[in-house]
Amino acid sequence: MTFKSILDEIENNLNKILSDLSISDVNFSVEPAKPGFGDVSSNISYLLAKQLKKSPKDIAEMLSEKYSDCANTLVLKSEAHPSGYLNFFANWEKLSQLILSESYLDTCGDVDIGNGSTIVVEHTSVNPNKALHIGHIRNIIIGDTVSRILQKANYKVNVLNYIDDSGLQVADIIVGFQHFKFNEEPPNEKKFDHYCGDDVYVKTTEKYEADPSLEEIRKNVLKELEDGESETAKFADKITRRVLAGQLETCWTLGVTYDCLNFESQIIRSGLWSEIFEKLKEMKLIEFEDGGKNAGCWVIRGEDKEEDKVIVRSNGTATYIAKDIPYAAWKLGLLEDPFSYEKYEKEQPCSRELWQTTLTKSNSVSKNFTGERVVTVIDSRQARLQKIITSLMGKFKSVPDAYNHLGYESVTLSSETAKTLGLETDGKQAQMSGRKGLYVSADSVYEILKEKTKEETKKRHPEFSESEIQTIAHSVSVGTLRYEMIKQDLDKIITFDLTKSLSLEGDTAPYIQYTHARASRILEKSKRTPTIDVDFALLKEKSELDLIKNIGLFNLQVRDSAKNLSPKVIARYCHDLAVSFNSFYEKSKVLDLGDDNLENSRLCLVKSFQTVLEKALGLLGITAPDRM
RNA sequence: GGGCCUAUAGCUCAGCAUGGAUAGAGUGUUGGACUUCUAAUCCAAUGGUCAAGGGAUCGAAGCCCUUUGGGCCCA
Repeated sequence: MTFKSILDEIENNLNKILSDLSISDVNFSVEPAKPGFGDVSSNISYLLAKQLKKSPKDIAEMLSEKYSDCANTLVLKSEAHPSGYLNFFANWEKLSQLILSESYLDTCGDVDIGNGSTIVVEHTSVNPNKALHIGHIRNIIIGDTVSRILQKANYKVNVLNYIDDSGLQVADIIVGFQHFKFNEEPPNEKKFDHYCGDDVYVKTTEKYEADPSLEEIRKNVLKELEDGESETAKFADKITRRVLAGQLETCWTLGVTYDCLNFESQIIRSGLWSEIFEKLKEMKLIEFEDGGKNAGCWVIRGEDKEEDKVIVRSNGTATYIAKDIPYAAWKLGLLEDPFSYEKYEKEQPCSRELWQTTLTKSNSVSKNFTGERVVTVIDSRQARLQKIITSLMGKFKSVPDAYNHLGYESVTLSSETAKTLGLETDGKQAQMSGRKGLYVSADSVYEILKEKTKEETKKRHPEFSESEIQTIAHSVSVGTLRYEMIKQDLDKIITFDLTKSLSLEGDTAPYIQYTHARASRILEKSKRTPTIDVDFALLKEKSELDLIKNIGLFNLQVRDSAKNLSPKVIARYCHDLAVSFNSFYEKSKVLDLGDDNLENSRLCLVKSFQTVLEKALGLLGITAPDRM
């Protein structure tokens, strides 16, 4: 147990006092105190004021007096603040020992929310017709970070990437290759995904605008794609898999890995739709429209004032939401699995096995990538659609909140960055557009960041080897990019500015990583192995206790983050931890103090910090360098 | 026409779920700290009608209602 121990102790004692007073059902808070108000605070007196007909201040004083009679191990004393708050001061010698010894364990920060159950996290899901851009990166990093956090919260996580290989966007590049005779090999060894997105896709869509009659060709290609046996579909399969390979390379560079790739084309051919269609009719979740503007269609009734949603058009074709329904049900394990699985042709980093769906049975095995719960990471522009899916799934599965849409706002380009791409916006931010070629690719941002961090590292450490600089630059650039994508709330638009994104100071990943390097350096120079067999009473400076407190909050932050599917919580925690370490670093020297006991105690603290920060950063997919 | 999100310091954002003390960071500007365990750092100063109005409450940045600005989705 960690800082939570003292919170629990106080809560138990307060409950005991309440029951002695024959008071029950008071939902009071017990939480880490704001600076200057002790270590733990409770609002209990405010909540009792009405019932006891006394002022919060009087109640706090009364409770504080009673509290001194309680059995205490971690609390030194309580104090009634004139405002009415009840504040507690910790017995730091004992609490430090508890927190620091816990932090040395592998299980540090673990919480049990998932109870070992399986959960599906689906993210990325980018059309395989282009390279990933900075907007996709937000999705990918949110998804990857949430997966890591859920795993820490004792879920068994299955990470899926849905490959939409049969939509309009894919049809467009196929038209480019087949009709406009784009070369299948990119010029100048350009990465294939970039070639398809920058050249084939953009130029093909430009031609649609010039010649609307091309719509017909596009429609035909789309139709041929749905028939798996057609030459067009086979060609498209070859092309999209090559684009996908390029996209995955980018993801892997950023430390993102998956368990399974699900191909839309196979979902369409699997027959899952007709199965779910029958079920929907049986359960009367969809209705056949006899008249009105949707005559002849199958629709889902809109709730309240919302419009009805057409599922099957009057000509018998399914709308695109019709693909999402069986897939969502499949993810929840509600349908018999029509897929077999084979290994993806390339190895993922970190030796995580990557599988892919297949409809051919030879050389394949059966697997289970479904979950009792599902988190689908898609930007909030699709909230309406996702709401329908969520509500439908709620009717299929009795578990509440089984299907979760994790939405987030989009990434736009600052007017300056848009300008460098040739778009004048009058100082306004600009929506990215793959179609118009208006985007900043993930690979280019990574490369630019890497060049910059290489330069910075060389400047500081001219003696480092090239490979060491490479490693550090990689770690810092990935960290920077990942941190920028999750440090703010999901419902805030990120305005991406290429110049500002290169900042490595202030509230950034390098700031946090730097504290880890500082800690590592102290440990290295000490030439000793820190132990937890030290005198904790020697750690009594404010900066030391603040640091210990923050270390002890790790599992509470993981719990908060996992419960709310909020990756930002861990990002902020890492930052807070780093700030308190820097403050400690400034005020308390560790080495060459001429006092072995004090040195050992502080080394123990430094080691504890280093371990916990590395774990916390790990949840963000950010590595912690020993030098930078 | 209907729906979703958003508004807090010059700028970018925490805090809001679960109301309570002195509304916090970063950045910017100004000044200070490297013969010291790494200055990608630290310290200080500066900076707020918490969009506006109303309501419930002993108490609102937070809850309820209305209005306005910005973004997005559906039709």
